[in-house]
Amino acid sequence: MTKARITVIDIAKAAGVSKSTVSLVLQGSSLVNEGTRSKVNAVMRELGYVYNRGAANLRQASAKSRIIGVVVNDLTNSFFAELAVGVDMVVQSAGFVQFLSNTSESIDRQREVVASMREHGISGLIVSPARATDAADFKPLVAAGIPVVVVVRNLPGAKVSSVVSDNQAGMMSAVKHLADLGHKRIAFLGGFPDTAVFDDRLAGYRSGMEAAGLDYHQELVISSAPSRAGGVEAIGKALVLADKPTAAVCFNDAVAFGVCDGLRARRLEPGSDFAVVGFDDVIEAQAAVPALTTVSVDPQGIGRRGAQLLLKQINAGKAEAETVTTAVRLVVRESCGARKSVKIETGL
Amino acid sequence: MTKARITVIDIAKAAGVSKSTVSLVLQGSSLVNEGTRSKVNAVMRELGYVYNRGAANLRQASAKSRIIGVVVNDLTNSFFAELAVGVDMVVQSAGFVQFLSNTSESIDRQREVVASMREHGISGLIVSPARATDAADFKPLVAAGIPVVVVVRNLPGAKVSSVVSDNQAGMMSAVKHLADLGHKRIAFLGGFPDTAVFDDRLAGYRSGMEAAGLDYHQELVISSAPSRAGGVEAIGKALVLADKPTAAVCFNDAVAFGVCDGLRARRLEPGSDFAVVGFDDVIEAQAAVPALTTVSVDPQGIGRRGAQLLLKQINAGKAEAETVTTAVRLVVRESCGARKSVKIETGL
DNA sequence: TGACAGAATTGGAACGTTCCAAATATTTAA
DNA sequence: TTAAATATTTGGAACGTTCCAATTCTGTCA
Repeated sequence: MTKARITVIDIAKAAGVSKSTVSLVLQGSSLVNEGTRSKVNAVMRELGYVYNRGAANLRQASAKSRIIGVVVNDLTNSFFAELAVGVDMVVQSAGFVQFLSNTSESIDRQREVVASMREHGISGLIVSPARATDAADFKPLVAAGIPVVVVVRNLPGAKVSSVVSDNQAGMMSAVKHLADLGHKRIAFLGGFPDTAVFDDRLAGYRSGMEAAGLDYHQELVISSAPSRAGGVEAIGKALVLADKPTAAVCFNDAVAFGVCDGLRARRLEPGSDFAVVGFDDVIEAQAAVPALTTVSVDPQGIGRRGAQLLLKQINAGKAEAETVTTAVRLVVRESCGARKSVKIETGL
Repeated sequence: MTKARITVIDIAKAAGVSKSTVSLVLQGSSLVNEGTRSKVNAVMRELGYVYNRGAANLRQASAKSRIIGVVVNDLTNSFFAELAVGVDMVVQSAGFVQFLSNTSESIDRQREVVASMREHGISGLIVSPARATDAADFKPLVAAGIPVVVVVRNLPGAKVSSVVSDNQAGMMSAVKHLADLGHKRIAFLGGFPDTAVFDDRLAGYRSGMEAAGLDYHQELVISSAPSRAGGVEAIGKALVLADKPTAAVCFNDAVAFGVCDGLRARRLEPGSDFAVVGFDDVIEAQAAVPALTTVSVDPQGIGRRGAQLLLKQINAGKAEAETVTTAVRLVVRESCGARKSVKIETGL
């Protein structure tokens, strides 16, 4: 319909002021007279003016673009969807807008999207790095003064801020719970040993065993893909051991589901015949049968926390690398054998 | 570290050419000599040049910003997360980047984020509109030549393109399936009557009943919130009818789960005592007990389709409003009583 | 009345790119 | 060898904003 774009010059002309004044109004400056301000605003509304942030960014520092980039490795996983929602909440109410991209664990894709975001002048970046991401990958960003916050998986060696859940404490409480139920041989199943998260959770497992006065046996730690299939595989290996475990803490919920599948395939009922504890508390954990006992990590909270941290750094202008670990809590359901009642949860 | 930003002028200087030439290289123009091109590229790499899209957009039409906006009403719902992933896939491989925002069904928030996206110069918008969105809300966008594609929920009256699933056919097949199993009194439960999706699904229900030679009874259509709680409420009303239904098609899976809850609370087992069919095939549908028979809609496909349609319009420069409905298929599981075997699904 | 302070406004020069028309280099054809 | 044709390169003028320094208005006070 309307041919040309309406610019601040058009507004200035129509309102009978200079473009500088219009700009001042746009920025909410206190220098401009109240009467002028309202007239300009009226004209803007009337003409349907839309602010051109691109042009503004050209003059201002990129810190003012009010775009923050978010890259996650798997948005189909509700864990990350929740995380993105958390980020969106705080980012949105601070008047920022988020670029959201999905890497599907592809490190190349990650590089691409980060480069693309940079071209668009993001003010900051929140990233859950794809596996095997090089700590140096974000060097150029921080060198250019763009704050980076790593979430969920930390990147040892990179001097960027991070928000991770307390993997160690979570695993410890899971082990303690199983030990309290009388289990002596508790396995640690699933996960790739080349990730920081794995290390943390494993460390928690070891401390938990020690705290409970149980021996640590190398053969009870069985790594595998952190997926449902990986869980099936891991429990398979665990059950051919000479001295079989009677319970397992799993790298994450997906593995735990796989472990349950594997148990059933061998006519063992998860919960009564073998105790299983997951990690993450994904949305399906509650509805599964048996409902999964797991360590709840509140991804939305991580997202919010990460966004807050990032905004703080953007506003501060300088980015001190800072690490925050968010609390987790064990949610006892049925798969550990502690409760057998099936209660119907209604409502949302 | 590096003080100033590297611009095409710096590159030009260092490569001994003019900025115009550098610009040509940037755009991959065939006008520039091969030798020059590679030298310029080398210098760019060496100096760590990053393209400033904002500046470029200032000169070019906004259609070239290569940003597409995506707004969904509930990203926590895996349905929409999948949808976003579908969009991201095609958008990313076309060299675009996506703004993703969540409205939580708030119409104000939706207005805000759309305005914000517009200020950032998006080339197009994909939106799953919040409930009660006014068809006129996107008028300014299309007037400004920005293509808009509405997904999942259509917006009757708005002259924009849309990608919706074939709600009517899906509901028809659900009803047919129940009728084939011998059910005569089939209820339609849940959903708000003020939405286009509700109308479509209800229409499908009526046609399905008619096609099966069954009478349509007003009292068997019970609307409620499209949530689990709404499902509990709806089945409650259905079971106090003088002539009770023996089966129900539900507005969506959430309602269906609620219906199952409500049945159990009355000591009725979904599947054997009362047949329940959902709609959407959310991720939990498969893992639930009993596994939910439902109409599968492939949200990722809708996302992909919507993105393709949008890109087509962006490239064409002109946006013909076009409606595409994507196929759905009935997935028979256990909640309809057709199968009773519990099979263990392993792997992914 | 004039001088002065403060409030409000304003014209240009940036910002980093693309585009245009024009200039220059290189080939080809005669 | 030169004109014409083709291939390559190039200065400026945009684009829509913000910022700076400077200007014009208001009063106020002596």
